[in-house]
Amino acid sequence: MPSVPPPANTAAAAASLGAAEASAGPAFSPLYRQIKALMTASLQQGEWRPGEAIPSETDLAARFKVSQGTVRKAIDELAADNLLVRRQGKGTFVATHAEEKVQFRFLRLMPDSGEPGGMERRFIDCRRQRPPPDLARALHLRANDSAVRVRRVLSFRGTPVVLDDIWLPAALFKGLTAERLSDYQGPMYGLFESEFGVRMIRAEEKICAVAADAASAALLLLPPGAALLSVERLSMTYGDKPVELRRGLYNTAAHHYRNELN
Amino acid sequence: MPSVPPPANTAAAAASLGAAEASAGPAFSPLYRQIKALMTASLQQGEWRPGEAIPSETDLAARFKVSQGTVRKAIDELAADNLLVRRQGKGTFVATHAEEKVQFRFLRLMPDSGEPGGMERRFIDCRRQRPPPDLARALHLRANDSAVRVRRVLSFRGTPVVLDDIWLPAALFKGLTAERLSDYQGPMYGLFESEFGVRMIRAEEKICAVAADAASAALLLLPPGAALLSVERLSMTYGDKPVELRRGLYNTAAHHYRNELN
DNA sequence: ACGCATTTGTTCGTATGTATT
DNA sequence: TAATACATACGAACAAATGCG
Repeated sequence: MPSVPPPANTAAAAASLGAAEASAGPAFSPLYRQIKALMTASLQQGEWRPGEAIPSETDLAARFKVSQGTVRKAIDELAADNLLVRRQGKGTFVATHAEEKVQFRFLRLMPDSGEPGGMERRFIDCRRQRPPPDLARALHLRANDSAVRVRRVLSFRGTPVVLDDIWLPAALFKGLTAERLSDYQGPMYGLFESEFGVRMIRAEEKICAVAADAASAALLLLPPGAALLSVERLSMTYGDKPVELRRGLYNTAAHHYRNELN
Repeated sequence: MPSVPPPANTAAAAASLGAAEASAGPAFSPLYRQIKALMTASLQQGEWRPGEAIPSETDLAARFKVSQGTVRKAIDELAADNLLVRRQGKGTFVATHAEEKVQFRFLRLMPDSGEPGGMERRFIDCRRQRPPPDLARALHLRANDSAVRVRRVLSFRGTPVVLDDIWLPAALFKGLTAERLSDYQGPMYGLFESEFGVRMIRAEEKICAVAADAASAALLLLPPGAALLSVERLSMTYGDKPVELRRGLYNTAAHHYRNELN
């Protein structure tokens, strides 16, 4: 009978690490979740950049002094959170908004018939501006912080469909100009990610039906009072820190907002 | 050197089961996914009923002749799909729409301020009716199949907010009456599940902004032409079979449709 | 074209921890 | 307290996909 190998040693490590439960903390965190937190920190600090491959599971296991299976479970959750993308035989990669597939995650407006297809962008303006109090609060800005306001129209085959009014903390987006926005090909979040190091992780949307005011109606080539979809989006980066507040007005005459309930 | 124990035997089982790849099938399915399919069948056939506990992981492993870890991975995915709910120390249970927490999954309308709170229901009518061609097609109904049409108003503190127009395949909902709907306390999907054995698994929604027509405006106590949110929902049961088409008109003056983008 | 190394994916087994009854 | 069930953690082996020489 082969001598049974001694029991795993890492239970002790889990206990000691998990023992940061003294005060009113989250009590206890399993080892794989602690590894997940360490890896999230590496992502946040830019040790692993969008699009790049992270170290292999074996390497990470050695680095963190845990088994490969524990690293695997941490990566599983990060992949479920859309922070990482696994590719069999190639490695695990940091998710990026520059990819084709990822765009549908934040782009929910679909034509009633036909393929999603890209829309033409036209930037109306992009300027530094003091945000109204409610916006400042939503973005966790302090009294004197200013914001960058971007307004744009998206058109589908020549017809304007979306009017976006986007507010960003100026401190994070220094040097953002209409020209830079126009020059960049690809999704805006790709630009934010590569040029400003701000990665959108998650967002919450509040959707209402509203009547178009005169200004919006003019930009969307609609009669004033037309029914529009109002989509207010608060986007968060690592640590659930809000970094974008966007108010979109959608003409849903030939498009709809698509949602999946699971 | 201890003699290494022989390799696991179940790889062979996986290969033989997975060998159902002869024709143009999905080629290959890992063992845990085959187990998942078997378990889904047990759910669909009613062997395990909503709210009940399924057998323990150990029992299932014995039943399917696989390791406990493989069963666990199958359950993990079924739990991620919201078909099962795990409860440590108690067991794994079949998800049910009768539970408190589950309701928020299909109920996305929130008051702009205050708690979600329940709304009062009033059923306008419930009758057997021939569906228009487009509805029939969406519900996969044949030429002569009829449908049950339910219309209702949901009110929040006395103010009507939602006007629902719901179409169901008559064959699946024999004996559904306005009285039965009124008598049942709790969510409608709970009634469908317990009384008709139809469990909603997943849904797709298309959201638009529309102007209220005269009839809808009257029921929602609004002026004609008011902007309303139109939410068209197609709900699916096991096997992605469509079993409900619902058109809702929401007054978003004091409410909004909430969505999370992950 | 073939094989090899690397990396993730699957499966098993075992031991131990935590929660519930 | 004991029994049961899910949760965590380790290790080992093989499969499948990829890329390189």
